Amino acid sequence: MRVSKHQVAANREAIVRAAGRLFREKGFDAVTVAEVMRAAGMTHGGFYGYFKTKDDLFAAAMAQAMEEVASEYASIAARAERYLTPAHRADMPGGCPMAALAGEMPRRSGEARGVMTDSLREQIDRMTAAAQGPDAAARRRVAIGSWSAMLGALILARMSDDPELSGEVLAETRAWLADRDG
Amino acid sequence: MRVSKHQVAANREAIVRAAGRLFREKGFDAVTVAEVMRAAGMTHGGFYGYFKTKDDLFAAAMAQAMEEVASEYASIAARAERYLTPAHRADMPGGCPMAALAGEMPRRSGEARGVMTDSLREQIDRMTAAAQGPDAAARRRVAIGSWSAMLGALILARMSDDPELSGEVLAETRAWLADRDG
DNA sequence: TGTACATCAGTGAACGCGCGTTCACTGATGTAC
DNA sequence: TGTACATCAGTGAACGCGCGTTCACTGATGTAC
Repeated sequence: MRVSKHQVAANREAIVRAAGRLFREKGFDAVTVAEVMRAAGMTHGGFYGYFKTKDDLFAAAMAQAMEEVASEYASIAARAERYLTPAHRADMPGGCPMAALAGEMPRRSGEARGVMTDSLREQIDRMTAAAQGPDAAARRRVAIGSWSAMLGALILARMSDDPELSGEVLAETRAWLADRDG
Repeated sequence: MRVSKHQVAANREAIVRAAGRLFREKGFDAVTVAEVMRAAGMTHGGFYGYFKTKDDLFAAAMAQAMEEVASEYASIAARAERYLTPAHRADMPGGCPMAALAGEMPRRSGEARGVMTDSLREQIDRMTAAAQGPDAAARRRVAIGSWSAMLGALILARMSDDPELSGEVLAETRAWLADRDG
């Protein structure tokens, strides 16, 4: 049955949002088109009216998800304070898409990888603006190193099946970054 | 046809090594049992004489691969000097298994995750020994932060489809760590 | 504003494919004498 | 040391399953008059 234009727009957004959460939670391969459509309240057949392929959906979902989690902060330490938390570690579906999926990108060619690369550029620019340092190059260096450390720490904390070690990685990286953000 | 005991041992090692390289290159889901066995010089049916499941193989391959890449170094800066290079970025199949697969671990329960957690503990201990700092706790903090930064930077450098940005992430994180390793 | 019809979003069965795993078989190895 | 037979590592066909994608159909929406 045909559906109103307003409903079409709402359905498209529901698909992209559901996909964004599922991909972050399970990775590209483990998510099925049928599962995404079910989560969006439809059946799988309708999918190809919205996207050409599952890869297409992935790119759209990554763009939406990166926008969704963008945030403001005044310093590197403040950013780390919110990024490196047990709450963020536990929230794969709603957390940072780059931490959840950067590892899959080298194996996914095309549009999604370009989306993530653009996001990385934006992250670095934003953190450079919040960084301390004698000149622009020094601030950019701090931003790149700090962002690498945050992303790496979150990935390692999620990888570890020992809660104590996992918590230590988050807390110590947070403290280490704060030490250097004087 | 039956095969000598020596050949059995050699075949097992060939399977584990081939799997270690393929998993690092393509991730768990994208590697097939048949592909691993072909790379090891056999047909797929024989696989289940060596391993109970594909997951079992994954755990064995991770343990072997982590051992294979373990190395000695005198300082954090020296470690970063060898870890954050274009050559390492290009060598997914032979490079650091944690950088290649940490992102998949939260979705893989069981043995492989335990293997990787043990490896993380070892990495931190080894880097703590090479770190500078007034006391043990400070050196451990440096080790955790530095290892997070190295792993994160390599993952981001591989994610980026812009060679210039990718190279900058490697070089600047390396320099940033060296700055702090005085 | 009301009616008649063309459009097209969503449904669900179906297709082709490749996967992990099983299994009957083969023939070289290892062992008992 | 040589022979006869039991063992078992590897083969390749087959199984069951779930995936991405296609397609004929349906019926509500949008439009022309």
